[in-house]
Amino acid sequence: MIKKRGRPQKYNSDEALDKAILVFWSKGFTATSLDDLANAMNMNRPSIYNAFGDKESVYRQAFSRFFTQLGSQSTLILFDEPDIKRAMKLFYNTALDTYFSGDQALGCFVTCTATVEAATHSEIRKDLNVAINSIDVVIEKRLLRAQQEGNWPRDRDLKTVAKLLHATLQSLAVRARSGEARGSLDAMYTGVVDMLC
Amino acid sequence: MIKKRGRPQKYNSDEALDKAILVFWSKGFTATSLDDLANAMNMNRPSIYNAFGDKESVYRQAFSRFFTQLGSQSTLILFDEPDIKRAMKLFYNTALDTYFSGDQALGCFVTCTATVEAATHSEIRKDLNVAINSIDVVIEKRLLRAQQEGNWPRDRDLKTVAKLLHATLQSLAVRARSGEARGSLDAMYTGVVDMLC
DNA sequence: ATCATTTTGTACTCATTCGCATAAAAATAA
DNA sequence: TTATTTTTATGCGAATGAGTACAAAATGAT
Repeated sequence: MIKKRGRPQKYNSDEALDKAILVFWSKGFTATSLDDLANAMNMNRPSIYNAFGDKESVYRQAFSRFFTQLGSQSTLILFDEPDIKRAMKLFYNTALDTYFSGDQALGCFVTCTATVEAATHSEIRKDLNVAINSIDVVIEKRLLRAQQEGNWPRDRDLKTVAKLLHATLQSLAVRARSGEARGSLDAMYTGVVDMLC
Repeated sequence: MIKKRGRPQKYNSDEALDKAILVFWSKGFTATSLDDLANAMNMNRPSIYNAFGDKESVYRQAFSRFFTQLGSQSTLILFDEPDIKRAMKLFYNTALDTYFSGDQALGCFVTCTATVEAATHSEIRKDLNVAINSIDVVIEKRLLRAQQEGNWPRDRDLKTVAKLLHATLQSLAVRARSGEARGSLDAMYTGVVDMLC
């Protein structure tokens, strides 16, 4: 890789985006100003525009990065563990680790910050819709595998269970941000998995 | 009732609050300006302050009014219908009627607009937490009644099912706002109720 | 050493924001 | 009619918002 010609970049793109995630995650899209972002990302506003485009574009890239990171991590866990009950519990536990990762529980970036904007920002609405569908699909695939491996009660409709398991994840996201204690949420997903899987 | 002395109020408090609900519901708390509210409520800013306090106070009153209206309506429906399966389906259908009531589906005011703000506005976080708990309780009570009336499979943990049914409601709220079609959501709650109740 | 290139950083514009101060308007009471 | 009360309506002020223009800085190429 050849070195670029001009003045070197002060920032690292991925690190800067990670910082942007933190700000948007806490304040939401609208309440986050470009000054907030510039401070957190250690960039000035023109550099942000140059690197990531306007505010909505920064947000959507933050969204995408968050979703890819948590999503790939969760999918791995889901498919690594052969027992379906244990896999689902690990899946929720990993998500909750993220939802409770900071000083304050912020829940899920996607569910808790994109949903408001969905009504007025059509691109964000599409991103949200795609994200939701992809989680439906991942869970369904995992249940299908369990079924094929004989690790599944055959009288239970797979698609409906997948929706329920996804709904549980969404509920955990909202409840975490609403101030509900981690222990309460651990109890919730444990009960759900024991009943449904 | 004695007539008040000074210049008569131009607005009706409840009607004005209903208009405020519509604006907050669509744009969310932060993106809604006092000018937006003033236009929608047909009041000027000083009158809004006089009647409802600052922006956060207007929002919380709108939140409370929305929740009371949809909540009391839903509770009635839930307890009027004796069959638990039919009651739950009517419950979801009523909620979806509200979620899809405007030109564009906005989902649930509470779930879709309060959740973001919960991280930075502690009063809104408390309001959200109280609302969530109260829905847990209502559903649980309805299931308890079904159980007492012998309309419930005794081997199914009541509290967990209540959480699942609530999670389904929250999921419908988010999915509606994300652009998912009404028919898809009708199918979702139908499958859920048939499986769980 | 000078030029070309790229990024940084300051400063600017224009619009919008919230909250309030103050005057005008519309009603009742005397 | 005049005074009192209550609300409406206009407009101000200080702050903050997004986005951009332009100069300074820092590098590689010649």
